[in-house]
Amino acid sequence: MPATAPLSTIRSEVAPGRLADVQPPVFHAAGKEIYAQGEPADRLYRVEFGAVRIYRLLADGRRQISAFYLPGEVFGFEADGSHHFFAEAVCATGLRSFARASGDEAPREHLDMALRCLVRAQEHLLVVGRQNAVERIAAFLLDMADRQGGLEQFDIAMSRSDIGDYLGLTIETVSRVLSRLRAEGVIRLVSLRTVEIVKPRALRALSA
Amino acid sequence: MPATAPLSTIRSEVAPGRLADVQPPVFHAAGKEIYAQGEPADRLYRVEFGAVRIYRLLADGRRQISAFYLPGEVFGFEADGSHHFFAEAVCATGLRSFARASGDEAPREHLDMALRCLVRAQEHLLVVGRQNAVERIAAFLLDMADRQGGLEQFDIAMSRSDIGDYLGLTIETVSRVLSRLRAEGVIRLVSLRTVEIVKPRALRALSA
DNA sequence: CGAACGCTTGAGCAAATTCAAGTGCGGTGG
DNA sequence: CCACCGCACTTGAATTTGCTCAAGCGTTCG
Repeated sequence: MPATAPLSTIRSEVAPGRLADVQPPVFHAAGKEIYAQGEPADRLYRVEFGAVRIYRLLADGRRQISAFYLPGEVFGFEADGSHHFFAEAVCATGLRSFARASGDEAPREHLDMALRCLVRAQEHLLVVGRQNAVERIAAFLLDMADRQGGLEQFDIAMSRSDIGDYLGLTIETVSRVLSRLRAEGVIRLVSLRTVEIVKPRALRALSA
Repeated sequence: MPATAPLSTIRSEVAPGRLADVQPPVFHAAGKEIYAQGEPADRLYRVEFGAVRIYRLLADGRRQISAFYLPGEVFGFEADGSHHFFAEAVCATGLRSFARASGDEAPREHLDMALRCLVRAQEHLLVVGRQNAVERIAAFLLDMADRQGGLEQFDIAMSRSDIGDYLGLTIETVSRVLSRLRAEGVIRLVSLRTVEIVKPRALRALSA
């Protein structure tokens, strides 16, 4: 019976290759909206530096971040020509946008990127739907480390609140779990937003 | 500020139109595997009748169903040429398969279906990550009703266990919430697997 | 220097899970 | 045709996990 494949196998990085109508990079300050739910969706965005959050809100303000996008990754996929989600810069972020395919045929590259997003979203569903707080945080840390080159020490651009809204937890629970992992010597918090994975093996064991 | 758009706006139905290499329908008995995680993915499937569940397992057996597919809907999208999930027939099910696009260009239709799947998955993430048990069940019932033609009375092909694994709840919680909705006169359980929405308005109010 | 903000920590609480009986329906066989 | 069996579902009680509320800390910035 199946083990969960590492998220690393589905990186959504892409070479900007044969994508049409590429624009020069645009800078977005931390917290700035990139697009809003309901707006027409006609472009894709490639992260040059920084980070982006894609999210949705409930009427009472609850927020679910469905994905973060890091340098090299492409986002902006939406169905029916309009955005179903919000996109914001998590921190100072540079984006390069390019035209979505239109017409009867789409470049295979677009489809592949969309499919990788889909796999990622569905795998995240497993984390949020069936894993406890420690498992969620462990999976998050491993994913972030992996997507930033697999180094043991790395920065996380996002706040505890962003992490909570991504994992379906409160900021207090995020904080408590990080403290506990630190107390157990699994990770080291070099600074608030810099993590060192001291015991990758232990973390991996916790993540499932 | 944004309200959550109804799931109905992103049906993934499709006319089999210009899709290549369409095969005659294949029958799958309840519980039968359609494909497994790790298998090569080269075909798409259109549900003719019945229902399909797409899921993933954790090592200890916890299961997350990421989607159900109902008649008229298409599934089988996977990245990198292999399946990252399992697909099983929920009940007696007829499927028609056809070839995935290959080569440099993909039919727009494929991209659109994949994108609608993506939006659906991300919206489901909001339900699982940020809504309580009552809200999840209400959203599920409304979604099922909507996808079966919007009638007030409809069958659900799936067991309580399937529903729980889809919504990130235990079967006991699913059962309790359904009982409570029945006690409040919001729904009527015509039989175990047949639901009548008596107060659609109330149910909609509960779903967010 | 003080205010603001993001984060941490603690205590009590509530929602959902776990564990444990029951109930009822559908199917099988006497 | 009815009785029985099995399985899915329901219901209850106790427990646990994560949330809420509240206070305190530390860094940054005006």
